[in-house]
Amino acid sequence: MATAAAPVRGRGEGTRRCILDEAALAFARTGYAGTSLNDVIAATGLTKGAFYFHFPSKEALALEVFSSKQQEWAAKAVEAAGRKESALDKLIEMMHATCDLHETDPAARAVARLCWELGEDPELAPQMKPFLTNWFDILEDLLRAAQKEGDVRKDVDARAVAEVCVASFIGISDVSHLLSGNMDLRQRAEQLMDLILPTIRVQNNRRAPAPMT
Amino acid sequence: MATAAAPVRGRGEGTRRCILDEAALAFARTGYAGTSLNDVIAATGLTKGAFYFHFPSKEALALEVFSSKQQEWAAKAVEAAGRKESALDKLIEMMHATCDLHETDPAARAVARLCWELGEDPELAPQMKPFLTNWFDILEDLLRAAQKEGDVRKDVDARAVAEVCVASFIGISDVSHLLSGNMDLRQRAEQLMDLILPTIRVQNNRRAPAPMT
DNA sequence: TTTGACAAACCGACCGGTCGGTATGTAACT
DNA sequence: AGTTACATACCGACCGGTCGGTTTGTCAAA
Repeated sequence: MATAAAPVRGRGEGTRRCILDEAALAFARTGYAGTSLNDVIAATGLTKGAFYFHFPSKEALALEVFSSKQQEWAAKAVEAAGRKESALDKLIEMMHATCDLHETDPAARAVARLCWELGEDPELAPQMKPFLTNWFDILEDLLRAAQKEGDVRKDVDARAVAEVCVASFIGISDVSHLLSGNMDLRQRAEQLMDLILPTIRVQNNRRAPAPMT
Repeated sequence: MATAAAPVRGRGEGTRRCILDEAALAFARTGYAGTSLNDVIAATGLTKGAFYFHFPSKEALALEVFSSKQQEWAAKAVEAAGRKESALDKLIEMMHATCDLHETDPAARAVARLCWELGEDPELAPQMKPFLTNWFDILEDLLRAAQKEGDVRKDVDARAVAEVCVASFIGISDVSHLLSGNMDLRQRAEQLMDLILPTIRVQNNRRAPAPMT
């Protein structure tokens, strides 16, 4: 399926991206069910015929918005990680980059919204779950590396911490969006880290808290 | 609002609740925009005329589902808190009760979904935000009390911790729903607490902390 | 005890509009 | 000439919502 990655050096590739961008914005704002194709099409200034030339269905459009925005997000995170040396710093920098992304690009929210909404469909769920599990894996690897580097306590469950961090950040992002339009996302994210980091970090002066699991 | 507090005599009160229950389930499953009134009505076995006798619009229905489920949730939490003595234990118990609620009642998810979806509407947002801020207030009060009781360190920002806890739990609940249908909600919630509690708890207790059930 | 008036509760056909999707036409580039 | 990249016109299904009418329960007057 999926016309994705069509190598055709079509000249309509710009149009395609335009549709994708407008759709991402619309999905981010009103969700999948709440977004009408007509609105998306009108926003692009095109017509229905043009749309259905590039995408076979609304669902396919959503799926491609989802994966392309997801990639965009991951790319930004990886790039941010490259700016730091230690694994723990990489993790924190990735979180900051994600905050930047969500503050900058209102369409970034489309990923999460589509994930929840399409994930309700048993047939689409398998395609949504990797969005979470990939982040789990990335953070888990980073945490394990940080353990080897001596920044994170050896007795913490890297997988569990990774999953909690990802899930918590998503919740914080939702809350921040509703209450302030993502204005205070960074602050909330740092408050989260302030609560979690002391528990997992090896600290010279502070007492070691109870081990988990 | 209007017909809300109808006099007890109405024999159609059962019907009303039936509609409310089915609607809550539908909204929880497919969201506001994704739920058609026809589906809700069909699920109740009634007809459109009956529905519009009890509710003036789809929006009004959603609003009432939202507030009634929210109250239900809060009631369960307060009741759970009553089972414990210390403020910190109350907080933890409330979280457990919330986990129970979400594992037991698939319609509980309607609160959060409607909150995000209706909160997008600037006119409805003011009615959605209290769902979050009320929880913030409750946890903040509990944390301040726990500080006075000597269970929580005096130098933690009660408000910030309260907000992070609420937001994180919501995220965890979403993740758990997608990945396991809320099967692992308790576990994830406890992993979250295991990460946060050590940071805020006073550590002079020689006793093993963590009296989690 | 019956009856008749009235309202609460419910039915289901129907409305205009919008939905996602399709069929066909056509101008431009290769 | 043939493919690409659109526009135009149109479809049936379904949306939220309305409306005239029917049933059912309540209660007071006869």
